[in-house]
Amino acid sequence: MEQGIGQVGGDETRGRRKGEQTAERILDAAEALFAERGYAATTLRDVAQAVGLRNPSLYNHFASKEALYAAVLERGIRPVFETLMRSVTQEEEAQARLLEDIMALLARRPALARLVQHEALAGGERLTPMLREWIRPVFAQARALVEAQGRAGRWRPEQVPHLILAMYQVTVGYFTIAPFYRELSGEDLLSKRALAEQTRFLVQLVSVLFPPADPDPTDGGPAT
Amino acid sequence: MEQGIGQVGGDETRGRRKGEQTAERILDAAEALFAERGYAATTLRDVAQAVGLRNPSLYNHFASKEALYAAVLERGIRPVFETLMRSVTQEEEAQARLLEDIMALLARRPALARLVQHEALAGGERLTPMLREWIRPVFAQARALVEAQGRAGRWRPEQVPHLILAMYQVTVGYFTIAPFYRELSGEDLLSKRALAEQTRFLVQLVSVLFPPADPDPTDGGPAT
Amino acid sequence: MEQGIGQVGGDETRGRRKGEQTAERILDAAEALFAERGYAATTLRDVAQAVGLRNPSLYNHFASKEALYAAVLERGIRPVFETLMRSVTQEEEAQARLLEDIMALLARRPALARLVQHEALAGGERLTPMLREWIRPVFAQARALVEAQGRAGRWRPEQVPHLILAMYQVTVGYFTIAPFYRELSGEDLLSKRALAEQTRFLVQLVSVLFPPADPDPTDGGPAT
Amino acid sequence: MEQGIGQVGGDETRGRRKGEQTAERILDAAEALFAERGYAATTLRDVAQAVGLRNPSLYNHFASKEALYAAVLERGIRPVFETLMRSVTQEEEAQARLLEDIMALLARRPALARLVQHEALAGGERLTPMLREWIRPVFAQARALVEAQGRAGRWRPEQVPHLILAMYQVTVGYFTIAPFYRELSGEDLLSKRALAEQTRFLVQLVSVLFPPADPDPTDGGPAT
DNA sequence: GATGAATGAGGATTCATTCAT
DNA sequence: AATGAATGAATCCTCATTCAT
Repeated sequence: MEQGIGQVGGDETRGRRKGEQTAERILDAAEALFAERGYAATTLRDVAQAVGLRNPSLYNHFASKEALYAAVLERGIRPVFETLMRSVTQEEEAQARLLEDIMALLARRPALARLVQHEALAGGERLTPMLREWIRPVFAQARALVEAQGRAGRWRPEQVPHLILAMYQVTVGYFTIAPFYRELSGEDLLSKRALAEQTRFLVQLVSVLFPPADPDPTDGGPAT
Repeated sequence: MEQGIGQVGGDETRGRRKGEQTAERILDAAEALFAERGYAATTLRDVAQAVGLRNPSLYNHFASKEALYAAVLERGIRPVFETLMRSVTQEEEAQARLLEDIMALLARRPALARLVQHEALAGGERLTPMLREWIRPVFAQARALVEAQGRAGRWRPEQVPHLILAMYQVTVGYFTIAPFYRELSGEDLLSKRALAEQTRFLVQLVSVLFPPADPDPTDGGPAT
Repeated sequence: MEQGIGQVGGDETRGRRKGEQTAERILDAAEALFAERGYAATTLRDVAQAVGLRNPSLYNHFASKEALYAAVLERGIRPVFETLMRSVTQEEEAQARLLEDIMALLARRPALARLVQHEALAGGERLTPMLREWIRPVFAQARALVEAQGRAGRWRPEQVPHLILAMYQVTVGYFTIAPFYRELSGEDLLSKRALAEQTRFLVQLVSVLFPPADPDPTDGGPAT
Repeated sequence: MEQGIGQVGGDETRGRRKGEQTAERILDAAEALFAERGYAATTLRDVAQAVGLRNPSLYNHFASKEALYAAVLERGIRPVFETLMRSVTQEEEAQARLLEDIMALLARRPALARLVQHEALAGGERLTPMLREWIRPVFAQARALVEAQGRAGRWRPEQVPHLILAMYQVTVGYFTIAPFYRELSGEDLLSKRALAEQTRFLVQLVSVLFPPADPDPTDGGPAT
C-alpha cells in the first residue's frame, strides 16, 4: 500500500515479521545465556542487553522468565526430539544414522546440549513428557538387539538402561565439558576437527558395544 | 562464660569441636543444596535453615557464599582427587581398581558427582588446578596403552581424549541424571542394586574398550 | 555481662523490645498511609521512609505488603471489635454506651475509620469474619427493640438492616469525609469540638430513631 | 476506507459516531472499574480489555489515565450535581423529591456512589468545585429549616452540618457497603426490592429528623 | 558462636505512555 | 482509530552481607 512496487510483505506481514524476528533474537540470546549459566544465574537484563533491548521489552514477547525458558527449551529440543522419534518410527536407516544426525544437530548448536544438561541437573521435568514417548520403544529395541545377540553378545538385558544412559552421557556430555576442557588442555572440543573426531568416535563406540552380528571370524575387528 | 570450672574437655576443646561440628554440618547441608540446585539457585538461607541456623551465623564459619562453595567443593573433591592421583602414582593395582574406587566414593556421596557436573557446566575453573596434575600422566598412560595395542587395537592415539572424556561422562553423568531418570522411568539409579550394576557395567565397559591384550580366543567372554 | 548493674532488661529483652518497637512504628506509619491512600496507592517505600528505614528492612518485621496490611487492620480493628462484642454480650450498660465508646475510639485514631472504609470499598473480606460474630446478635437485638415498640414505633422489622447500616455509615463515614469537608468548608471535623458535637449528635440521633418507648416524662433521658 | 461509495451515513458521521461510541464504552468500563477498585488499583489494561481494545488505543480517546478518570467522574457526577442544583434553585417540589431523585439516579448506576466514595476517601478534590456551589445554599436552607422549627425542633443550628453529612453518608454509603454486606449476610442491597426499601427508609428518616411542622400530637406516626 | 535488624544491589514484573505503522 | 513494540519509572521482593548485641 504505502510501499513501493515489488516489495514483499505488506504492513502487517512486515510488522508481524519484525516482531517475530525480535522474538527469535530473544530466543537466541536466551538460549546462549541459559546454556552458559543455567536458569537461575541468567538474568533477564542480560538477555535483554544481548538483544539490544531494555528489560521490560522482553515481556512484549514472552510472559515471564519461566515462559521464555520454556520456549527456549521447546524450540531447541524439538528438532532433537524429532530426530529421536524418526529413529524409532522409521526403520533401519534412521536408526543407523541417529548418532550422526544428533551429532550434526548438536554440533551446529552446541548450546542445546548444555541446555539439556542444565535441565537434567535441575530435574529435567520439562524434558520428561517428550522423552517418555521415545524412551519405551528405544528401550524395547535395544533390549531386542541385546537379546538377539544373546549367547555371544556382550551385554545382559539388565544392562540395557546403563548402555543407553552411557550413550546419552557420552554424546551430550561432550558438549558440557567443552569449555572446561578448553581451559584444562587448551584444545577446543567444538572445533570442526574435534567434532568430526567425536562423531567418528561415537560411531566406532557403538560398533564396539554392539558388534555386527556377523560371526565371521575374519571380521575380527571389534570383537575380543 | 556460662560454664563452670573443672568441666571435662576444657573450653577450647569442646568449643572447637562444636565449632567444627557446626562447620561440618554447614558443609553437609551446602553440599546437598549446591549439588541439587547449583550455586546460583542456592541461597544461604536455605543452607542455614537446613542446619537449623539463622542466615548470618554461617559467616561465623565461612567468609562468604563463594568461600562456602569453595570449601564444599574442596572437601568433596579431595578424596576423589586423591583416588585419581593414586591411580597415577601407584602402579598397577590402583589403576585396575580406579573405577571401582571412584564408584564407591560417588555411590556413598552421590551429591559429589552432581556437584562436579554443576561446576563443569559453570566452567569448572575450580576443578582445573587439581585436574591439571592428574590429566597429563593419565593421558600419557592411556596413549601408551593405546599405542601398545597398536596394530590390532581398537583406537587411534588421537582418540585418547575422547575415550577419557567418555569414561568421565559415563561415570559421573550417571549420577547427574539419576533424579531425572527416576521421574522418567520410576527406577532409582541410586539404589544399591542399580549402583552395583552400574559399577559392573563400567568395569565391563572398560574391558570392552580396552580388551585384554591377550589374543586368546577363549577369552571372548567380556560378557557377564 | 556487658551491662552495668541495676539496668533493667537483659540483652534479649532489650533487643526484642527494640524490634517490637520498630514493628510498632511500622504499623503506625502503615496505618496512616493505608488509611490515607488505600492499599494499592500506598507503597512500601513510603512506609519505610515514614519510619526512617530502607525499604527491605520492612521484611524483617512483616512478610509482605499484604501481611503488613493485614496486621494494620487486625491491630486497628481489634479494639473496635471488642467494644462491639461487649455491647452484645454484656447487657445494658455497654449497649447504652456503645456509640460513645466507638466514637471515643475512632476519635483517638481517626485513621481507623478511614481504614475500615477503604477496606469496605475493597470488598471488606478481611472484616467479614470478625463482624459475622457480631452482626447476628445485634440484628436480633435491634429487631426485638423495633418489635417491642411495635404499634407505636417508627420502624418496621424489615427496616432493621437499613437502620443499622445507617448508623454505621453515619458513625464511620464522618471520618471518611473529614479531609474532604475541610477542603470544602474550612472546618475541621476532627477538632475536639467537632468530634464532641458529632458524638452528641449521634446519641441524639439514636434517641430520635428509637424514642424511649414510654412517653412517660419520668424517662425523659435521651431527649435533647 | 474499506467501504464503498453511496453508503448511508457518510464516513465522517459514522466515524464520529463510532468514535464517540468507543469513548462512551471506555467510560463505561472505566467507571465500573474505578468504582470497584479505586483509581490506583485500576490499570488501563483492565479498562482496555473490558472494552475489547488494546491498552494504547485508549489514548486515542483520552489523554491520560488521569484524564480518563476525570471524564468518568465528570460524566457520572454531572446528573447528580444537576439534581442537587435543581433542589436548590427550583423551589419546593425539587426539594421534596431530592432524595427520591438521587436514589433513582444512584440505583440506576450504583457505580456512581462508589466512585464518589472513592474520590471522597482520596480527598475529593475533584468534587469540591462542584459542591461548593451547592453546599452554601443548602446549608442556608437547612439552617433556616432548623431555626424555623426552633423552639419545638429537634436540632440546634450547630448541628446542621452533622445532619447534612449524615444524610449524605446514609444515602451514598448504602451503595458503598453493598458488596461487603452481601458477603456478610447474603442479601443483595442492590436488588430492586432492597433499593425501594432503602428509598422509603430515607424518606421516612427525613420525616423523622425533620418532622412536619404539624403540631398535631398524632405525629408519632411516620411509622409504617 | 548465634542472631535480630538493617541495607545496598539487584531481579522479575507491572504500568502508563509513546511512536511507528 | 487501533495496535505491536519499546521503555522509563516504579513496585514488591530477595539476597548476600554487615553489625551490634
